Amino acid sequence: MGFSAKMVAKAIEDNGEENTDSILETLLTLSALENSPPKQQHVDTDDSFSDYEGSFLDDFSDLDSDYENEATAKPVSDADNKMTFLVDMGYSEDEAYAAIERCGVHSSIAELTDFISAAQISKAADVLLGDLPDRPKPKNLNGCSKLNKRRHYDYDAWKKKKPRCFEDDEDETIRLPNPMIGFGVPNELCLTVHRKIPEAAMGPPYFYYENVALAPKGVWNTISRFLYDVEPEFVDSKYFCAAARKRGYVHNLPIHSRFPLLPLPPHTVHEALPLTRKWWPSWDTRTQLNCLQTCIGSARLTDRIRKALEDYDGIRDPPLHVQKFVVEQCRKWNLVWVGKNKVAPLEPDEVEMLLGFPKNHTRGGGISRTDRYKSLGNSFQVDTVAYHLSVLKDMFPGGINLLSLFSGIGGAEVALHRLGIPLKNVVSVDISEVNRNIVRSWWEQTNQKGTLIDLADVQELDADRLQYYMNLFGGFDLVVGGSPCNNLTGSNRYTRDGLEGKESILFYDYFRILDLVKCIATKTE
DNA sequence: TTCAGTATGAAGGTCAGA
DNA sequence: TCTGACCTTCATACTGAA
Repeated sequence: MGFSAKMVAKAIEDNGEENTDSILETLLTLSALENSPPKQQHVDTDDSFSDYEGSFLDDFSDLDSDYENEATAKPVSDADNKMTFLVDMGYSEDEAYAAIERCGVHSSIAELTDFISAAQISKAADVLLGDLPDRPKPKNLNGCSKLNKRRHYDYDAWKKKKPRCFEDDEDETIRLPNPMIGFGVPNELCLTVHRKIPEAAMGPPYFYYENVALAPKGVWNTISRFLYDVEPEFVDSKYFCAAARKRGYVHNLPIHSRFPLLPLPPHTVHEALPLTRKWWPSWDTRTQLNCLQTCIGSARLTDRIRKALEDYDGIRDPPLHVQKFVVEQCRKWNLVWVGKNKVAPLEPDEVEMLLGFPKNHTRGGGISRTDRYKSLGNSFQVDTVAYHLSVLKDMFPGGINLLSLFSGIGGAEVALHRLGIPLKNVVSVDISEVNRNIVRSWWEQTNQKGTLIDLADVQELDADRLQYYMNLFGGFDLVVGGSPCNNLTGSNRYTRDGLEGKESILFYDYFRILDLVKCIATKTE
């Protein structure tokens, strides 16, 4: 492919012989740099590349001594370097500037290019939907609607705002609140919250995005920036049920006049699982469970715990080191006491109950026990989501048109149904056939009067298809989605790669689709 | 080949004490 | 304010039985 021997040697040294993908990526990047015009090459060689945290540029910041020498001669900012690099990749200066402004100067090149791609896709839809003549167009881009100010916030806002001069945004990292009660939860004292939603975020449609709160650093900054600078609301579902579930929600819903689902679910393990009370030792001080995940504790583990306790049967309490071991494992795997010296993982129907789903919601129809745990572990906590969505009840007394992305086992649908909000038309998208079957089955069992359309892949939802559904239904009132967290959650020991991870990168499809819906809605106003 | 069961840390937060 | 101990986490890869 025309790479120099030095370049190949450097790439192998940096990535190892086995990692062919990384080697190829490094070679392509190096090649792009080498083929840059002289002016840009000069800028690119600045050693401030080494400051690109998370950027693949790190890998070759010390590539060539010439680069290092030049670095001292001409100090250039990170932002300038990234601008130049993006321009070298073929993007316009406007696009590069907007991406850096919106994503932050410390965003990786991958994040910046994702942003630009998403914006380009959204602009392409404009072309399909009809261009309007009187709006200044960013260089190298096709038409952008002047009418559609909100939709093009990402490109327009940076022109209006006072330039931030690419200041260091390290201090702007979103912090998780303590207590994690968002803009308020039932029965918890909370100062009156006022929030101003950015103009670009205002509906229609309303949107509601969810993901794990404890994501790698910077992820929520990126999510918030893409979703029109709306401040995330971090809520732990332990304020709604007997199990913790720390999640971030970005939405443009009103936050006053919320109300909880009734009856209120039990808040402690003993209330939720009364049969465990009899066997629960005093030295296990848990009153609530940790996050309900996709895997459960093994039979071998519960057997080890039983044997460890049986060794001290004649004694009132086991020694402290045994207590510590047992409680540690119980916390880790959410084990509950089901007999003398006997702990066990939760049954799937118990998980359904804790998450606010109807009993047997995930049972039957060829679904294995393992799949039930997986689907449930990936779902919403219905009471929490319903509390946020409750403000829609008075707004849509005649029913709601819902676009549900990454809908899983239908947490949003169940929440709206339990709130008594009729589901007029629902387009539900989920890659898992198992999950689609669960939602379809629930839809039929609950005698829904509306229309359910289920799709497999969010990437199939293009402008044409969205336009078709919106014409058919008269638009969507609400766009809900919790994109995959696989690459964000701390439970993932192997591929916790952040928003650029194989699955979690689908967040950008949520943004793309939401932006398209806003665009089409504005056009048809 | 499929599928259920099992073993496998690290990142990033909280919190008490100096 | 800093430090260090402690706690929690929408999971993935491997193994063996069917």
